[in-house]
Amino acid sequence: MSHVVIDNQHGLDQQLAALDLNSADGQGGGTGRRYIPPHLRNKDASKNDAPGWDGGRSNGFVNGYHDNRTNGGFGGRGPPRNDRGFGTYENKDSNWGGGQPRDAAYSSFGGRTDRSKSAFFNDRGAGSRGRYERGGFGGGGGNSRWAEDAREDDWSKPTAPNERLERELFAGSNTGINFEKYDDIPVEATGNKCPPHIESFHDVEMGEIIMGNIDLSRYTRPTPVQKYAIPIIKAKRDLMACAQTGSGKTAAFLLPVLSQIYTEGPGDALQAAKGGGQDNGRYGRRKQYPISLVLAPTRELALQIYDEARKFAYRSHVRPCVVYGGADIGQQIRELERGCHLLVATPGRLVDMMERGKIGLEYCNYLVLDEADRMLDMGFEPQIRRIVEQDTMPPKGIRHTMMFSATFPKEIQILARDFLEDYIFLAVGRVGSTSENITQKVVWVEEPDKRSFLLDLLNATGKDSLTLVFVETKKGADALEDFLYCEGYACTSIHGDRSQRDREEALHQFRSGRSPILVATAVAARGLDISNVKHVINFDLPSDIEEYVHRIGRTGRVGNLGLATSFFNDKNSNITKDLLDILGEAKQEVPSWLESLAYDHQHKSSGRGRSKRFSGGFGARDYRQTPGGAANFGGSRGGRSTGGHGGNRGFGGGGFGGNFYGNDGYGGNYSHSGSVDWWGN
DNA sequence: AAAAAAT
Repeated sequence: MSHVVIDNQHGLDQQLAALDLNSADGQGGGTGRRYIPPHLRNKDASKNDAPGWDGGRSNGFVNGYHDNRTNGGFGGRGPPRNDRGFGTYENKDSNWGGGQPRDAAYSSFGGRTDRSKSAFFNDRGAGSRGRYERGGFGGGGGNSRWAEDAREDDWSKPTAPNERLERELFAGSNTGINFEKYDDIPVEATGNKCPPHIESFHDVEMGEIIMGNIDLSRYTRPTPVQKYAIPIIKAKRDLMACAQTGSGKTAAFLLPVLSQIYTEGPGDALQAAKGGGQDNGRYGRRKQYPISLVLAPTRELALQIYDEARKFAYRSHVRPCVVYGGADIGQQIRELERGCHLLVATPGRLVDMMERGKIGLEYCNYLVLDEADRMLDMGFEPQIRRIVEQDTMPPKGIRHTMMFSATFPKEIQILARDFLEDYIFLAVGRVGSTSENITQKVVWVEEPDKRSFLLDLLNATGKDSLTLVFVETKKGADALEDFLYCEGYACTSIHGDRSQRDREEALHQFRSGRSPILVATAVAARGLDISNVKHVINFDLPSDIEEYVHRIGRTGRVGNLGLATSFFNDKNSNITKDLLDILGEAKQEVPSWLESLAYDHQHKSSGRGRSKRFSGGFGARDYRQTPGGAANFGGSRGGRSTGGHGGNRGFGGGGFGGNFYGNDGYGGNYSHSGSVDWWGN
């Protein structure tokens, strides 16, 4: 984090080059900084004149950070990044992902440099069938299928390769997590006749297409959640999995679901889609009948799942689509009309599509609810029930349903009871906090000092590092972005008041390193997989520890080291104890002031935070205090015996013995968060 | 005293 001098030398050239560009577009490379509204920014990505080198801040910030003020420059974030020192990986081939940094870790990954070929595709498709087909792999990764359906009914055979598409799909961000680090994440499976877990992708038959794409994705071995979920889904069992994003759960359901679609073919959905006498919707256009539906809470997450789906649908007959709000619906409809077998959607837009007669769920045999708890938190339950229960979707027991959720509160238990049939329950240990990849720091910073502190942190951060700064409010995000921008940092922001286009652009700018600082609200906390985030800064701490865990989980991914710094002051007393627990679990250094604060907080009679929580039901935080209950399940990993009970396990019909809470390995992670409402709404 | 999501 402090290799500065030489890099800066290099950065300076780029800075100068960037300044030229700057003056060309009239935005001024000098000291005069004109205000440019957020949506017009980062077109040039190079506001690096005198970035915060004022040297005037000396807050005595130590805490393990180097005071590298000379590294103030986020110099030259111009597009072609070839200044990254990423180990053996050299971004020589510009086709490989527009400056997407590759982690050095890749090179240790079996030394596979020829990434564009898969041992699993023998490519006879191209040879024996000729090249007549699928000349135009559409942008959606799909095939122009309609002409070939008649003769192409074997969905288990790979279609012809397409080098350009292959590069596009597999060169970009890496979401594969294949690291031994994750092996000690505990997984517990419960339910009737649970299929045994696998240790390798080869332990279960997923077919040539899937194996080829696993190979192209450079997944070497399954993550813990994949080891368990894949055989369960392959065995056509319904699944309720408590797992955080970052555990590899997207692939955990996409791989087996797609594999089965390839094996079984389109079935009746094909005829329906061709309009075989079916209702074609009130607009008369071709209605689509997806075989699989994935629901996700946020637009960005939906997009991300879609991108994964495109990878695993490569060289198959399956055409993935995505629909979400905030984007042009006409274009989404046109995409749908080109064929849609796997649909990723946010609930509102999907309902809209259904009401327009664009989507029929009659043949939807696979239903996935991702981040189910979050969807309920966001008030999507009516839409979800509308989609699943009040339309044409096959009933439970016929369709195959998988639910994923970070927590397992009562509302989710009820949803599971209503949507799932004889399901397997999977509890996967928390990734973020148990990961010792992430160094967690908590520093006391008074509100007015936060900005200056932030600049110190940014200045101490390597210039190739991506830094994600979380704030609590949308207004706060705008204000902080403006501030950083005026201080000369290349930054952008993402929050719910920005247009969808801007959100996606911001994410892109950040991912690509053009804007190495992203100021974000909770919208970016969960699910987003941005590789190479080196530093997460909680400029404002959240009031909810789950949110904290999600946020810091944005760094330290794919086996990299990450740093999470949180600004703490009086306003954050509500999170004191939980934060302390998390730090303890992850074997992090705990500041003594935090410890004594937690002690004070707990021993204050009728502490207000506590009573509030109790009024909200059993909270995640309360599992140690709540009385009575079922026995713990499994062993306590950390050896700490809490003996607590999270309560609210009363989901009907499940009857799994044991308690998923109050166990160190699961640290109350699955317990009912009680929808504690700090805002009094 | 909040964020997110269909228009």
